[in-house]
Amino acid sequence: MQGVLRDRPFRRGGGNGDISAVFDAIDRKILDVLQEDSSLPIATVAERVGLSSGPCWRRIKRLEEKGVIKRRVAVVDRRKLNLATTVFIAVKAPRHAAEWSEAFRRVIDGFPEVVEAWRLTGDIDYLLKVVVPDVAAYDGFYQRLITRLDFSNISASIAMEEMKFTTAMPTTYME
Amino acid sequence: MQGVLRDRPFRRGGGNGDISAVFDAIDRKILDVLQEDSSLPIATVAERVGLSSGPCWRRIKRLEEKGVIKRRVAVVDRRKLNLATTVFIAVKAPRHAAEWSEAFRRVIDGFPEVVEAWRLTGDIDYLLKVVVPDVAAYDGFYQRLITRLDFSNISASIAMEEMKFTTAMPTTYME
DNA sequence: CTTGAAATTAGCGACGT
DNA sequence: ACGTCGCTAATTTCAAG
Repeated sequence: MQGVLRDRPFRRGGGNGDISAVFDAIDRKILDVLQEDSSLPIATVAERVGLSSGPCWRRIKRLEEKGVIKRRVAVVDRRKLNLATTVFIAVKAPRHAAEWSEAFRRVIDGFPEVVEAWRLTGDIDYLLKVVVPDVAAYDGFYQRLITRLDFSNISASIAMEEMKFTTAMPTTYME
Repeated sequence: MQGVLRDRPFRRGGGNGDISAVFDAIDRKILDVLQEDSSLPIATVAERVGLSSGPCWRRIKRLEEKGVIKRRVAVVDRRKLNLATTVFIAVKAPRHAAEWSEAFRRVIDGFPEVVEAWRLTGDIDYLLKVVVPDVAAYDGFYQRLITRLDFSNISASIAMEEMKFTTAMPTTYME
């Protein structure tokens, strides 16, 4: 007898290239907790998900082995690192050739200020997220960027306010 | 005598509302390591930055106390959580009133699919980053969103490829 | 799954340089 | 400031129910 709610398990895999594995509501809760704070001792995690340490530890290990948990990282305060300014950059490629795309990838990999880069559908080709101290530093970054590669168009939007930001992915769609 | 390179320290604070604090090249290196992998034992971190465990531990503690390190989190594999699709949504507000903005904030806080929300300069007012299983699920999200609030315009771009993604902020601008 | 306990390892603090 | 040493506390593994 135990008060833990249990709903039907979720089997991933088949068409998506994922290893077949079953995760239930407890696994989801573990992920919720660990995505908020991975420094908690296992006993605390276990308590929060309604388990004792042993099985909880085993589940966490399994989530790591299956690659569901990829890594543990420290999250820093951007402002304290002198990175108060976030800029989103819409990029249009001068030509749609694999050669340009690969060069682009190499260039952005070389810039630690570029924390994200996405290839998108629609009228813009790529979206970059860039962190810099201020607008002056952004201009410096921009100058260095256009020196290293040619672009058809670049338009920047400065972030005025971070209304929401989380590294935690929802676990609601596992089922 | 020890082989650790040492350059001049960096003092933050003054105009920016930050607590005055000095960080040097070793602190930066600690942050670089911990932003990549915070599960490393302190002895390993110490070795990588050219320090022994004691002082290294002290520096990490100080970085946490100063709020430079905000938290430790687990990073999960989006695809393994059935979140293969990332969508960027450009939002135009129907009116520029604090009341709408606050309602907007409350609404997006209630959606775990919205992992980021930024208020921007330029022709679009807000940019959302949303993670969902697929385009069908995005449409479901979209329907629920427009039920909860009125918008002047919403245009979505689906991410076709994640070219770069990192939670690690550059430490190069601390000095 | 549980509890409990043993072995190992990491975290932490005091003191000396 | 760093380094060493030793105590404390946590993690990890295993056994039995």
